[in-house]
Amino acid sequence: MPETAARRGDRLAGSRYGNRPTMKDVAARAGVGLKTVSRVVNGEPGVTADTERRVQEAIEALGFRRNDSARVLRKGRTASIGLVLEDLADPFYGPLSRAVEEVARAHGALLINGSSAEDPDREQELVLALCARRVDGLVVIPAGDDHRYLEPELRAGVATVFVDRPAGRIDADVVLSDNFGGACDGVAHLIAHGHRRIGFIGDMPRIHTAAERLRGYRTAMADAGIPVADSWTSLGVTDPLRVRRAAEEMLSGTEPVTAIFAGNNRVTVTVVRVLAAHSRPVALVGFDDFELADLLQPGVTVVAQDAAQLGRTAAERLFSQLDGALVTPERVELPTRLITRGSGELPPAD
Amino acid sequence: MPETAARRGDRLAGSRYGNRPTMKDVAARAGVGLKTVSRVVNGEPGVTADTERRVQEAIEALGFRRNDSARVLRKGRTASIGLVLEDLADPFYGPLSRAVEEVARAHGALLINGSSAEDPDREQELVLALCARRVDGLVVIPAGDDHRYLEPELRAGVATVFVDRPAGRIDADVVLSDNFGGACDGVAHLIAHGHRRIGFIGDMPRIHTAAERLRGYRTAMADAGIPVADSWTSLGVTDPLRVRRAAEEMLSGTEPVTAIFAGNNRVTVTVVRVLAAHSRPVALVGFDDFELADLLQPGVTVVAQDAAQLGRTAAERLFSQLDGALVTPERVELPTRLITRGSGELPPAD
DNA sequence: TAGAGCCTGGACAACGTTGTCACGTACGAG
DNA sequence: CTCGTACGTGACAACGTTGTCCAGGCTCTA
Repeated sequence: MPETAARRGDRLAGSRYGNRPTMKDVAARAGVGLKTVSRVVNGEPGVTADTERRVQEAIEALGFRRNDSARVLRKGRTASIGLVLEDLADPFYGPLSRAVEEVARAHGALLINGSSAEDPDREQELVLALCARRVDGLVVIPAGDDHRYLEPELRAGVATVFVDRPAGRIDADVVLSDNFGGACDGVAHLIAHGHRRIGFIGDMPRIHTAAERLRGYRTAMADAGIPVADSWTSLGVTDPLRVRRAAEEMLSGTEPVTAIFAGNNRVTVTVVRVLAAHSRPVALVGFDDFELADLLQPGVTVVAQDAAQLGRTAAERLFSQLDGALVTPERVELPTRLITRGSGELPPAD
Repeated sequence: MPETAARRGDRLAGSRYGNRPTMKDVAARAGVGLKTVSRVVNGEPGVTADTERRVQEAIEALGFRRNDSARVLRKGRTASIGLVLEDLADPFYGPLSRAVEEVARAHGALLINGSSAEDPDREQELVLALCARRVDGLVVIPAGDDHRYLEPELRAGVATVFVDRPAGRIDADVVLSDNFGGACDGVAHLIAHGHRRIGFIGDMPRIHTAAERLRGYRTAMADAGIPVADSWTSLGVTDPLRVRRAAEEMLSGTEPVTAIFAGNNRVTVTVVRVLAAHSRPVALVGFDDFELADLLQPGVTVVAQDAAQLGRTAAERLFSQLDGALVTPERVELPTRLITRGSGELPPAD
């Protein structure tokens, strides 16, 4: 005898009060066939009003809820998409995630999301777990730089869009901000206000956005004919303590910087703290906008990118893929916007 | 002939390159039985090294990925939990969600989350969708005040914990902040600094947290023997425009308030903006901490609650339920902390 | 009133996986 | 040499749903 009733009870010992009712149970209670219940649950035609009522009553009485796992198994689509990002607690990703969710909702899909914590292994683990759950599509903010592990998934038809940073070693849709252009603009803005000794504090250059912003900084400096001293750039620095130390170093010594370009919102916030305690006024432009930037003294000038718009665009491309509307992977780049609030317009305090 | 191969092709026309390999395909390629593949995939014992290697090669070659829908159907557990909150873009919920995710991850579970947008219908829709997907457990920040629709789920053994606000009309675990006590402390702090005309701006009292904070405000005022004028409290106000108007009203007239207690972080931020443009100094204490509160002029005194700790506590209770460790629903209340930074210590400018 | 056509409802297979059981082979003990 | 045992392996049913097909009853028309 395969899998006796007793055994089945054992297997479900974890449940508090036994098993959930199935369509079969509903059918028995309503005195109809299994398929009729299915029809009622799915609003399919071909059921008389009276039968439908009886089925509805049985559903109500038993507290029946369709098992979507079985449904997915049968239908092949899960009506859910996955979002892998770096850290949901980061104020940059909250709105992005929410925007993706809204688009998903409009398409009747749920969103499963996971934080990679900037760890490539964890990213892969998450992505593959999502694929095992057969999400219809993936929105990925990559932590790693090699995504060949996704090839079988892409072949199998999992729609995929990368956001904020491009995919590594595979050809896939990607939605980016104009990190290079934005950084150029921000640094050029400082130069236009008379600064020549400008510091840059950013993340590890292996992260695409960080590398692009650094390139923007270097290009703007080169375009203005300003040689960049080694001591002016500080890379791979994100935790507040090290950012603080890096900023303090740039601000001391024989050739102190008169302005700082901060590579992302977390860096900016820490630099603001350092500058607040600093004697001389130092100009500051940050990449990424943040709440209350306008209320600080002085207001913080930033290169703003629209996180929600990034998410929305990516999600919309995802569903276009699922509708079969897109064939060739594309790279979409969204513009950034320089918002002047005071800190970037301070003159050099030489 | 039921469901011909041709039909099957039709059904999958949406996929880009056809179907995914199954264990059967892997078995055929490796020249072993289906169950042997299952054993390898799940790391079960009873497979020789040589067989295992052949299976692994076939898996690699075909890009096989286990279909968790089928697995769930068979095993009854999904290793995923659902989180329903108000708005992921709100800086209060980001860290909370992340904390829940971390606990889930430690238990090998994925997190599916959805935003209710403070709409009870949408909350129910989300919760039921999650139940249909057979999540093992639910963490809910309720928008509605009647959760009897969850009764069948609870009976069926879906672990459930409510956070931030209690469940309505059902008996369930709940993890809260001490909203009443925190508000009391905050208002008492203002009173201790000499204020008597203190305004309160908060959310709709149908939201539990808002009601509790209002109660705290009233209690603190009553304890100090201060009668509260109607014009000092403004409820159901969250969007910046109306908060602004409410604040401006309190600050004008014959009996203007000399201090404001703000009912949540969004209100606080808007009030800060209003006060920045105001001629007279006005004291402010806000409920909820927020980034950069210390850098404003003056720093903003707040009643801080630990969102991450709320999420962590709730998630841990959830997994305790799943382990069968908990039987009786409980109410856990986490303390709040008054953080003085200047704005709450301003004397009344009478 | 008989036949055609429609409408309703049910039987059955299939989705991809895992639990159970049984078979066969190799090996050690008696 | 034979029996028992242990182990590796595979056949098969079952999870709960949906798609297909067929049967039976009804209505409508000639």
